[in-house]
Amino acid sequence: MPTICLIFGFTYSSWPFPVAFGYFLTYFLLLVDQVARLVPFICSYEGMIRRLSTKLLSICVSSLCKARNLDKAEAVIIDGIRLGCLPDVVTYNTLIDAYCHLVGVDEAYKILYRMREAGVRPDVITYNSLIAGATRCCLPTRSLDLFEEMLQAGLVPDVWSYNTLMHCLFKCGYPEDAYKIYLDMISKSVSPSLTTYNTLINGMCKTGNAMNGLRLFRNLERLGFSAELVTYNTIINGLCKSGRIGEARRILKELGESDCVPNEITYTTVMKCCFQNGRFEQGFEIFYGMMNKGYAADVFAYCAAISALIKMGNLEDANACVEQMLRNGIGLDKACYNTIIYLQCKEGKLDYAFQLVNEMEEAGLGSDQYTYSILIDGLCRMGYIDSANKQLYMMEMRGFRSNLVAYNCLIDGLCKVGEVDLALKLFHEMKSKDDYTYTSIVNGLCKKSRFRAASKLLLNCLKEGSSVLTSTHRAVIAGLQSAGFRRDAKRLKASLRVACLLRY
DNA sequence: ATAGGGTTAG
Repeated sequence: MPTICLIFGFTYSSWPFPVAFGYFLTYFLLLVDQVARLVPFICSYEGMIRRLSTKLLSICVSSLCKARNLDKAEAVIIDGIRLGCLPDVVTYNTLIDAYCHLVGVDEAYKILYRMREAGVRPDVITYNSLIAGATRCCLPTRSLDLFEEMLQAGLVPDVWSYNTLMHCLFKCGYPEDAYKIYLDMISKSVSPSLTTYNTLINGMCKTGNAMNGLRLFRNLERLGFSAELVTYNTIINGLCKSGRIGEARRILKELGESDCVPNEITYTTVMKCCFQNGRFEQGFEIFYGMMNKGYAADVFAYCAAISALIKMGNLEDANACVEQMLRNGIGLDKACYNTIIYLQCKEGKLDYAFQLVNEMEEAGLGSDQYTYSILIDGLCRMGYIDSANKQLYMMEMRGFRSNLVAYNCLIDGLCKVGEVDLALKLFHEMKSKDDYTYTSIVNGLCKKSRFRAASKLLLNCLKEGSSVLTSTHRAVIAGLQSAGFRRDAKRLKASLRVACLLRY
């Protein structure tokens, strides 16, 4: 705090004392939760320059936003206007950004109207925050509209605007459009930054073009940049996720030889890569090695370790790991809650799982599609199909529409309790299907000795470019043979062989 | 104000 006061005093060196004093007072009042008193105080201070009161108003709004008290932040702005302490674009940008982070882009956009009413014109930062908000919710059309609106308002997008828009398009699965934004940026003579290239590398890797990501990484020097830690972490993760472990290992070695020092993100990335490839022991070596080197395991690292232990079936150690994490004072976030809920479901402690869901929502972390899928799977495993159905309905009500995983869990659950017809009904309602869907339904039909129906679905599956486990292939063929449909069995066998040839 | 790591199913 004294440092902040000093910096503040230095910045406004003509008014060091009143500014530092006012700043200190702001914080004092915030600390004793007397925020409402603040605005009249500022405004009654007759001699105080207008800029100072605006600055203090912004600080006040920023503190309230950090405390997630957005209603009060808005009320303070309104009070300020009434009392002659006027907000500026920074005040509104702070509020808009907080709305984007905590509520959503729609609510944030409404602030824009109130901002204009107050006579404050939005700037590039205002729109950049809104585009980032749309990106967080994966709303590509919204981002593009906001970008367009910014141009219409006569504002000139900067490198941040382009980077954010590109990120949005990649994240929502439109790499081609993201490339176009990059080209647009170049044609408008906006100089790309390293973040631009980090975003491009990440986007390429995540949209199935890891090799181009690697090529871009290799071209950085020629573009006038040198890779920094974020770049290394990005490309290592991208290569791991797309199965190019050898390349990833090479870059990791280069990182070791560079001036960059790996951080917890690097460790977590490599650890996760090991888990993904079934090398659990090696993954845990990295996990403990990281802690021995003095890095604190954070919520990401614990989350990866716990879910790996669950996958290994080692629920005892998973629980111990959860306890260790809580003992270390790690704050739980959404993904971490989901992991612990998953653990409870695996242990069959559904009551406790639902208790955790409540706890999570009370903490202001809404459940997401992962939460619902985990619960649906847990309920199905315990045979509570009706409750699982109810959760699926609730999930749809909450707007998580096409969640393949949740549907697949329910289909599998229905098949396991012998309700194949209900499973088929759900199956036909589904817009998209994948390998898991077909495997469950085909297995379910086999279990009911409906081999010809199973065979038909299996052929449909191949037609749509999906495939099922080889054990399922065998089950259908063996079933057809034992039921006397030898010709069907033969034909299916041939079709499967051709499908294999076409695929590889 | 933008970029990097963690969570679900056969």
